[in-house]
Amino acid sequence: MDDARTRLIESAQELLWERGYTGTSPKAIQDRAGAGQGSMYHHFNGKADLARAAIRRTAEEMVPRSRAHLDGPGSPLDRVRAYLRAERPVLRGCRVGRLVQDQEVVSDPELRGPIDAVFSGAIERVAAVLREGQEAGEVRPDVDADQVATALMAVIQGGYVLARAHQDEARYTAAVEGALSLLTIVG
Amino acid sequence: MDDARTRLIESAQELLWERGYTGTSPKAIQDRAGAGQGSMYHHFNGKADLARAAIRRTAEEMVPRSRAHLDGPGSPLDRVRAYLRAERPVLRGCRVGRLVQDQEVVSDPELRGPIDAVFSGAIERVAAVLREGQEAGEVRPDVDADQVATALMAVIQGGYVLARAHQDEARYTAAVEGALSLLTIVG
DNA sequence: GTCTATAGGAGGATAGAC
DNA sequence: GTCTATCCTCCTATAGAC
Repeated sequence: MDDARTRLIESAQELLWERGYTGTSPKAIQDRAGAGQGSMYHHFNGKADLARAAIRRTAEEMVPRSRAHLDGPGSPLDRVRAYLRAERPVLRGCRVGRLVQDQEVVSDPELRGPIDAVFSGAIERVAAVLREGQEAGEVRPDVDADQVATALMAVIQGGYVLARAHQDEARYTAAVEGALSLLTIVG
Repeated sequence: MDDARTRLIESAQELLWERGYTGTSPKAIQDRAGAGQGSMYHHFNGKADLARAAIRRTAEEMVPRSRAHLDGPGSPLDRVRAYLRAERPVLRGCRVGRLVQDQEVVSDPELRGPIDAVFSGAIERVAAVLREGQEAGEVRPDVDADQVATALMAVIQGGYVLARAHQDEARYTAAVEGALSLLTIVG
C-alpha cells in the first residue's frame, strides 16, 4: 500500500491517459486514488500541479521502454523493427501523444516539456541506430537518418490515430509494416 | 447561408478543432455563433447532435482538399508528393485527427464514422496512386501499396502530433520528407 | 495529513413566454 | 425561431476542524 501522494499521481496518470487533461477532474482523481479533497490539496497546489507530477512520471517511465528495444540485441535494423513492432496498447492510444491535443497542455511548458523530451529523445536514438544500419549496409544509405527517424516516430503516433478512428488495431500494424518495408535496401 | 443554424454548425466546427469535444461547451458555441440557448436547442437536440452535424460537415469539406492533389496533374509520384507537402495548419492540428482522442467521439458511431471515412477514403486513394506509380516504374515495386499508403497517412497524422509536442512545424516537415525519401527507387 | 463544509462558476438541458 | 428563467450537477478551490 503506497501513500496517498503516490496513489494520487498514479490515478492522475491513468485518467490523463484515458480522458486527457480537460476531461480529467480533481474529483475523479481523488475517487480513483481513494483520497479526499483535503489530501489532494495538501500534497498539490491544484489540478495543474498534480498533472505536472503525473506527466513527468509517465515520461520517465516511457524512456526505458524504448531503450529496451533500441539498445537491445540484434542488428541495427532488427532493433528498429523490434521497436516499431513492440506491443502497444494501440486502441487506448499513446500515453503522451494523446495529451498534446490539449490546448492547456501545449500552453504550459512544464506540461509539454516532458512530452517533447520523450519524442525528441526517441527520434535521436532511432536516428543513431539507423546510421549504424547504414554503415552496416542494412539500411538505405541515400536517406537522411534524422528525417527518417522522425518519419518512423510519426508512423507510430499516426498509427495510433488511424487505429482509433477505425477502431481496429490492424490499421496500426499496416502503417508500421508499410514503413518498415520501405526501410530495407531494394533487392 | 447566414442563418442561425448554419452559424451554429460553423462555430461548432471551429471550437471542436480548437478545443475538442470535451472542451467545447454549448455556451461557447452559442456565443461564437451569436445565437442564444433557445436558438441552439430549437435546431439541435443537444451538444452531441450539433457535434454530429459539425463533424459531418468538416468531413465533407476535407475530401475535396485531398482529391485536389491526388487527382491533380503530374506523375503518380508527383501527386503523392504534392499531397504530403500540401500546406497544412500544422500547429493547430488536424481537424478530424484531433477528435479521435476524445473518448466520447470514439464511442459514438455517428461521431466517429465520418472521421473514419475521411481516413479510409484517403488511404484508398493514395494506395491507388501508389500502384499507378509502381506500374510507371516510379515507386518501388516490392512494397504493398495499401500498407505504404497507410504509413503515409500515419506520417501526416503523427507529424501533427510531433510538431505540436515540439511546437515547431519543422518536425512535421522532417517526417514528411523522411517518408518521401524512402518512396523512390534507390539509385 | 486528512476530514468536512462551503462557495462561486460553468456545463448541459428544459419550460414557457413572445 | 428566439428569448429569458430556471434547474441540478459537476468543477475547482479555500477554510478550518480534527
